[in-house]
Amino acid sequence: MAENSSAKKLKSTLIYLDSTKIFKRRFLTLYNKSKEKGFNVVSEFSSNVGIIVTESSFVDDFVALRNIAADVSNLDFVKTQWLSNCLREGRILEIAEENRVPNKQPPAAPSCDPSGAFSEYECQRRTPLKHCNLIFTQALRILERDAVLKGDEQNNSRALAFRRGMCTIASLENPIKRWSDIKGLPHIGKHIELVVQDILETGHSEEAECIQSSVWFKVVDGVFGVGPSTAQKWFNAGFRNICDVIQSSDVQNHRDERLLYGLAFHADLNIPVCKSEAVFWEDLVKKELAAIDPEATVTLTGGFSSYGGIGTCTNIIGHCFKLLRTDVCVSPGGLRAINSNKLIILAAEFIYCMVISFAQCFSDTQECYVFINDFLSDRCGFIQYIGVRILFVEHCMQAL
DNA sequence: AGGCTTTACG
DNA sequence: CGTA
DNA sequence: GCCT
Repeated sequence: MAENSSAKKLKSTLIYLDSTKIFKRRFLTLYNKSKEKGFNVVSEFSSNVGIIVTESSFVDDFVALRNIAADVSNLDFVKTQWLSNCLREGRILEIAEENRVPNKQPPAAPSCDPSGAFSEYECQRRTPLKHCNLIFTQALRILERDAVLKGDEQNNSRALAFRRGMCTIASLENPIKRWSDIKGLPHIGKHIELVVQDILETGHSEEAECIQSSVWFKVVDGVFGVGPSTAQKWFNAGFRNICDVIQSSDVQNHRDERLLYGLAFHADLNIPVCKSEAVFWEDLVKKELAAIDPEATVTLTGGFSSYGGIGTCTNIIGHCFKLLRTDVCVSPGGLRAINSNKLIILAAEFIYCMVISFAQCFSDTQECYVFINDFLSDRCGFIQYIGVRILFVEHCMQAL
């Protein structure tokens, strides 16, 4: 009974749909459909409003953004999700806790010690993408990569040690000025001392440069699809550069799809992605998904969203109607091409959930190739082939 | 001397 | 085997 | 390679 009366009360409450932080088209859809259903919805805020539907993540944000002076503490702040649900059900639903918008951003987790001290737990250290000791970590990265590609257990563990050492250095708040700055810190040992001292004295690491200029490293490093095994094979075959590999008739090189792409796009793949490029893809995906489903949301994830830096890959997660979920990962390369519309629409029309894992732009041909993983799975682990994939692999093949 | 992320996927 |  |  109590539920009934509260439902009734809810039904008569004036609903304000906040138009900030929401796509125009989505707003209009929500608003118009709500009107059609006879919901008590308005697009202007007033003191009569009882429920506020907003895309703001926190009530605080909403208040700050709209510069609202009125006391807002008695109003129900709910996510647009709630209104969507109501529309789908054709009636005003009870407001579940999960529909509510939190009041304010929770205080930052007591994560890293601001003093920069090392805690017992390494997960409590800061782990910035951009830090002030790149000169050291970049050198160590080469030693690490070299060890990885060597491949045996010993070297694998060595690589791990280098990795850990790099993490320690990356967590520092100040540039290393002298050896004593890091002496004794976790995972900083003799070999890393050698490298760091070398850089401190000469400005570069002899060992790193030696590795980097070695024929072996130049051939196998930075090729998508090449790991320890392939690296060894190529080394034994005596390749001296990527062109040798590409021109070789070794069938092995032309079997593994990844290697195929890695060779074909070698140059482009080694250009870092910048923020504007990531945003370009984000916008593209937004546009495409909005055309399918105005309710769709698109989120740029990873380093770009948090640090605004550069990276190797752009990951975008899109949520559509029903179970549709779209992960898009865009690889490095130019960003002038706009040919992927069909792809995204095509895929999205056929399936509920997809993973687009890889895309490539060619700045010179003004064309864009997008690779879709050849599996789809929703949260239940349902697996099914996408017809679209073949299409695009063929598309890609023609380009090779 | 002995150990070193984890895991799903093609 | 290689990627993420 | 670095830690225990």
